[in-house]
Amino acid sequence: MATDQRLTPQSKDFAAWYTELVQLAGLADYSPVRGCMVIRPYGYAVWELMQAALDDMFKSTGHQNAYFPLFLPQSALDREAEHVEGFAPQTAVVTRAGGETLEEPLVVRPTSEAIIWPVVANWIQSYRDLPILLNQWANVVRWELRTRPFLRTTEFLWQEGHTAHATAEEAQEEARRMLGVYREFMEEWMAMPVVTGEKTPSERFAGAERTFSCEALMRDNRALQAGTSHYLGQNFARAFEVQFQTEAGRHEYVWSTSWGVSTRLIGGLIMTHGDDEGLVLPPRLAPHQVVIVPIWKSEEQRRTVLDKARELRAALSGRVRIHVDDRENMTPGAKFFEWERKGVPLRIEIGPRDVAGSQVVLVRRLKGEADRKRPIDEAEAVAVLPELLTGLQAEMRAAAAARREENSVRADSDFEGFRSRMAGLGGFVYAGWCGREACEQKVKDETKATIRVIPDQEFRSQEPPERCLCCGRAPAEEVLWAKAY
RNA sequence: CGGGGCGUGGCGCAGUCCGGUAGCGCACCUGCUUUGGGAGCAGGGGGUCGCCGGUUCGAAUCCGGCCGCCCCGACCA
Repeated sequence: MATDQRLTPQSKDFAAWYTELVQLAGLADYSPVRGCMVIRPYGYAVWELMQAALDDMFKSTGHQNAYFPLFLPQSALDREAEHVEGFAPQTAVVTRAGGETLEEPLVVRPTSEAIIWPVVANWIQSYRDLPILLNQWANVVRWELRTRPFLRTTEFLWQEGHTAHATAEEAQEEARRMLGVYREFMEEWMAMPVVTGEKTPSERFAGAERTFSCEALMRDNRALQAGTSHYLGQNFARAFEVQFQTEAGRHEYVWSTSWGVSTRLIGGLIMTHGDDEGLVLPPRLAPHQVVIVPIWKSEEQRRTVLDKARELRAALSGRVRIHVDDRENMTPGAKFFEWERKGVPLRIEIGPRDVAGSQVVLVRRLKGEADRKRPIDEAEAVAVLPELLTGLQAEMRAAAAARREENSVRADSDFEGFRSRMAGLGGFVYAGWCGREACEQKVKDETKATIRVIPDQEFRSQEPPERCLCCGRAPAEEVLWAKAY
């Protein structure tokens, strides 16, 4: 519905801008349950587009969807020591059901390893049954102290991939492959560039041997962990007795992986591209890529203009997601503002003058071009619209990448410089790290910045850093520091 | 759990200091006029003032207790 409420500018209060935008763009709403949000139809439409794209990618890498229960027996969760320890503080537990106290409490899944592996163990006898490549789309619950729509909620939607392999090498490759899939999705679909790499031991998933991550930089210069992929080694296989017989006839535990992205991606999308007018959606994830706003005065004009609008929609449907906003009793101006707030990439205005001249007025949502609004021949519009959208997608991606680079520093900078940067501007800082947890912790305590990732080769500096940012010793690694969500 | 703020029609708020039976803007409904950047006029509907208790002839307002939400910190995708 139309509203004249203005957004707090990003520069004034980014957090306020974000929460207001989520509401005003109709993406989500608060709910009667603390920490749990309602995803509204427009927000859910974005999620469905994300799901469709990711699901295709999972299928084409050989994965199959399945569904495992919401409840985990407490005893199952308890079987992998680090895993329980990691999740215990965040679990919701059902102790009563059917009017009686349960003999064994049921944990609402914070992630599904503990119910998948005991079951899948029965599906695996020999190496011929491997690899097992599963994915599930599900909701999970992690009790959070502080929540924000999409970024951190008590219940959230995600996909979790779970795979089992006959060798460690193959499992590691799988974890890496899926990280690559995430990266491709984030860059190609979300137009959100990411730095990939490995997490330090302190930031690892509970129970994992190695955790890989995609890290994106938001417009307020804070990092967002957008997706993670874990090499679990044989930890879960041992805990849940997932064994197979090798070609040579021996029994071995499988090597497994898990990987996930969540509705948090929508938060990333908002904070990567949104501006003071509202949401800005990349065409590939826009529920409406083009909205036609008809303009009329008389009843006769209304008919002509609407006919033209529907004709145009018909000419483009199948190639472009296009919507005709034929609501009465709402002025064109109000519609312009509403669709801009909702981030629709392109708008077409059709009035009596346009119909007479066989033209339409084309307006792009993205700022930064002098002729943001221009008349275009009707037939030409039909021809060029799809490629215009492709162009916008590329433009958004390039702009986001440029912004990230402008806010990335590569320097063996001194700790004081780093401290003041993190207190002010923020952004990504590539610097040396000696590899000791004490240094990682000290920097975190003093600056709130954390090691987001040990970047993959392609992101590393040409000149490797010479000293640890914190203690000045010879660095073991170059790492990416930032304040994170 | 610590610090700060706030609970009054769907949303945003005023009224609270100084008690007298609830008001404004937006949204909503009806009608007419409008429509190329957030329409105008007229009429209309909608609120146990977060909850419980106390003081009082009388409480949104004063007192006591409780609950909830938001923001900032410690845990996390």
